[in-house]
Amino acid sequence: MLEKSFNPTEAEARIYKMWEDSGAFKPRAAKPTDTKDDNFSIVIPPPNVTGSLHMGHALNNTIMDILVRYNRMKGKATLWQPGMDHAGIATQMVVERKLAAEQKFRKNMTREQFLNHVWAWKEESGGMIEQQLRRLGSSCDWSRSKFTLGDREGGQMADAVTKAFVDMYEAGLIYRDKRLVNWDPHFQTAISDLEVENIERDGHFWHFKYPLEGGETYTYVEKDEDGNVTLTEERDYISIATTRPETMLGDGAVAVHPDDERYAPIVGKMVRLPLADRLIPIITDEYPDPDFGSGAVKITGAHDFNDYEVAKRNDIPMYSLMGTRGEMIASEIMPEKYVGMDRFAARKAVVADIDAEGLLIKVEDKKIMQPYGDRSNVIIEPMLTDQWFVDAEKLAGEAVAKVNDGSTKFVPENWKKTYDHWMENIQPWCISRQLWWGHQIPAWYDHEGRIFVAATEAEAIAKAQDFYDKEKGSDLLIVSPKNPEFIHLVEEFGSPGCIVSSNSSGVGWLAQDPDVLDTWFSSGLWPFSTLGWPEKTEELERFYPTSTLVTGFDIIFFWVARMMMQGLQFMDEVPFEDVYIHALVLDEAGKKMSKSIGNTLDPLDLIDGVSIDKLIEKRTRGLKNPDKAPQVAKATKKAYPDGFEAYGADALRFTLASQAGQGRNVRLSVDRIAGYRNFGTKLWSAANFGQMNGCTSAEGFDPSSAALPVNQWIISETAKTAAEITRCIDAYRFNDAADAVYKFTWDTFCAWYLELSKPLLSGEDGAEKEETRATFAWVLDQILILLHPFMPFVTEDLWAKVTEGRENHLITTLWTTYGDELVDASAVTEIEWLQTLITNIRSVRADMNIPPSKKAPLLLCADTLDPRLATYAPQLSPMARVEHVELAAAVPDNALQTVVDGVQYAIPLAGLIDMDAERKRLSKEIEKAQSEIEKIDKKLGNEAFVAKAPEKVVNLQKERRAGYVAEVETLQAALDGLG
RNA sequence: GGGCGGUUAGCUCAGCUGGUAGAGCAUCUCGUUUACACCGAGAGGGUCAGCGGUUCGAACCCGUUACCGCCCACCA
Repeated sequence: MLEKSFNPTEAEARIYKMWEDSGAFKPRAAKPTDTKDDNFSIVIPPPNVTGSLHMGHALNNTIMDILVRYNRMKGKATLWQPGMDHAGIATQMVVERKLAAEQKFRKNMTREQFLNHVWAWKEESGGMIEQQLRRLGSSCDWSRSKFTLGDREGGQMADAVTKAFVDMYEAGLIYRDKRLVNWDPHFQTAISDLEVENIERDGHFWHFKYPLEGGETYTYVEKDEDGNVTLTEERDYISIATTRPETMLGDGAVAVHPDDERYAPIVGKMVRLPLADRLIPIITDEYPDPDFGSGAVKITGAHDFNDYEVAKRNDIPMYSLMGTRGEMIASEIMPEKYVGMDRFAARKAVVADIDAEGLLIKVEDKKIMQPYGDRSNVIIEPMLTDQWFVDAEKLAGEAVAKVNDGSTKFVPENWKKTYDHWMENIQPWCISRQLWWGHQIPAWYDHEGRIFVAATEAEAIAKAQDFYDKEKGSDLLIVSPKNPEFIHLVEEFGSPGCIVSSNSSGVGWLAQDPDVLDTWFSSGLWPFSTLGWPEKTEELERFYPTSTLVTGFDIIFFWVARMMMQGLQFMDEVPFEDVYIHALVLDEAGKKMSKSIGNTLDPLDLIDGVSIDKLIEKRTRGLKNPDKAPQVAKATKKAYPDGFEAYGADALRFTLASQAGQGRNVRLSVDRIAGYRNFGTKLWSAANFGQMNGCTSAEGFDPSSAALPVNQWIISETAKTAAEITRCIDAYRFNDAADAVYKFTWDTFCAWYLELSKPLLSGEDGAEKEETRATFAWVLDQILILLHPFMPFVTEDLWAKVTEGRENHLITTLWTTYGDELVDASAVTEIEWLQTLITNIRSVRADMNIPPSKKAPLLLCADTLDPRLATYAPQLSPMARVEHVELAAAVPDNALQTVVDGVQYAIPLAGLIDMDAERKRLSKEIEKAQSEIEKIDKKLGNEAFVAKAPEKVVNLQKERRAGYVAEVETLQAALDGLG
């Protein structure tokens, strides 16, 4: 006898520890016979080291674990490679915030001191998420866990990044350039295009006059579409419009379209830039749209991406106006009064000052798209700076080709389009970040600004030394300013970067680039760096390319695309065969979950349970707008009045799998989680029934040897279901697989087989009982196997409890491979007939409100007694409340009637039947059948249908018709019999 | 402005290559038959967003309209 039900809280920890201790998560040893197909590998999308488990992780990891457990059970050498991402900006932000609370600030620390703090933080509180992933049951090989940044001393993961950078630099795929980049004034670093979110906000459109120099005037003529003059005016200015007035201080020109007749008279003339009091030219360029605004555009090359291109094309000077925090900085073109102002304060001041000069024409309200930093949430500033770039265009070609030729397949495949489109329009990838937490760029600058890219400082020094010795014929000594041996020289010559003539003997400096690499640069190496690259390890040989990448569509560009490019670059092979793109998990109202909105669900709350008060407290804590707290509390209480029970990891996983259709998103249903928790209990209870009836082992049982149709039938159904589940998982149709195992377990096994087996199990001892016991145990084993990838805990627990003394754990038990050879068609037909009979009897009884306690005989209206009725009398009795079965020449009065396979049955229930109701019921049944017949007749009467539809379809319709006709006949006879 | 996806039962969603519209939850009726009330038996409930087309046959394919959602984009 088992405990009353599965106790997830107790069992999950115990079972997980057992798995981990047993080494089941590690790939099995290689066999000499192994081919590539015998290896299965997945790399985890590395969660941020600062992260904590959210629903997206839960879905992502559930799917991966299903695949991993399934393939492991298929006997493949299976590796699920875990690890974490150092998450440059996010982590630096977390640690700075923590330090600030202790009145410690990064700006007062050396780089090394700060990094010590971050590493200490990482050791102490980073990586909580790995523990949380264990709670889901994730069967990663934790002993191989990797960190994108490596360790404090560097190590292989860091070496991989360095090598990648150096190799790409030497191949001309990485370069340093002064370009306009997206600058985050909050974090004071460059960021990539992808880290910028464009959001529409209310803004303004200011129209200014830029006066023509030297008192020039011109006749400004405006025409409508038909060429009629609508306005003629003598002007001494050109009208420009801007959404960002402060940038006018850095204007280098005003551009108009070459075909714009309005401005033709003044092209080439100069305007005097207000406030700045500089002269700038009016130029022509294809960029301005004559139909938008005034048709004239101010060109600020250093602060706008379009203007930058125009300025480059036309050789217009670009003036940088701002410092790293977005503050106006002193320069030869910056009027004194604005120096030090924040960019938004400067905007106000500029508008006011222009207005004061009488040059403000008007201000319009306008919706404008504004770029925001996805982490900082401040407005991004285009800034002209020196940065490192990957020439992504050169890498994109092959990455696209490999998807086109099927080397890597997207599932669902429509994501290929998204991938292609981005790849085909790819921009240079800015990979340098002005942060401290990350891989410091392996590039060194000498005192004359030369760049030496090398894996180590020693190599860089050697390269530089070589350069001076050979190329310049100088005996200059190159040193690192960090080298204690040369500290006195540092002091003597000043700071690194000081100029020392290379013609004279002396000391030259080499200082490493202080910037770090974009975190995604290292994430892009993940599928091979985690396997030991650049070393040629056994794991790399066995598990690259990885089998499947499982991830959300939100990081196709960030991550999938980069892995494709870098994988092909360094391994000459795609990083993964399949890319399974799953949905986003949405909240109960269909919104994206977000802490700042307060609509998140914590997977651990669903596993462990949580009170409504605690849930509200958690949801309101992270709110961006704390005033919304009462609203969030109300909505939460409405959605989940009682909080959550402890549903356990299995229920959560099963729900996620069953909702992981290949659509766009998953709206998490807590009702379904409860439903699938119930499912676990149902299975548990069925196993308990087996225990009580001696169904304790299927050892030595050969399912093809079963002789009883009931057993042959359930074995057939098991084989069919196993094949179906296998097919579904292979096709990444997790929801269908989950459905199939659910239906089989609940409906087929528990609702039918278990009931049908009862008379056999409680009957006399003998061959039949033994066969049924073994069959029951065998089917239950198959269920545990098939369900294990979805519900690993309860199945593993039952595996041990159902049959004592098993040698294997379920996690490493071989997957079911039974198929059609176990399907016994005649047994299936027989039991399906029995099911229909039972269902029909139940249905008519329920319709007539016959109490279940009232048993009644079943009369067969035929000439001979169907022997099957005798065979299944023990089942018919409890399941259909049949007292006994007998032959009847005619239907007696006061009897219910039903038809199965065209055969009429009657259930005499004198005194219990409302004859009018029974008449109505029969009429309704007849009507139903007749309407079906009509539909079919319409089809069969259609010559085109008979001529063109496949024979199979036509025959099916004919068969159906015959069935209905027979039914109508018998029902009609029954109705007539009632008088 | 471009691209992608959605619209199916009261709710949340399935429906793989066109061939009798499905599930869970909710609702209603009945039920303490020794696995399970986190249960059992039964029932009701859908013009598959609208329109047009292809086809013997359309929820499914094509076109179009409407609404909803997401992604990308340089209109100052």
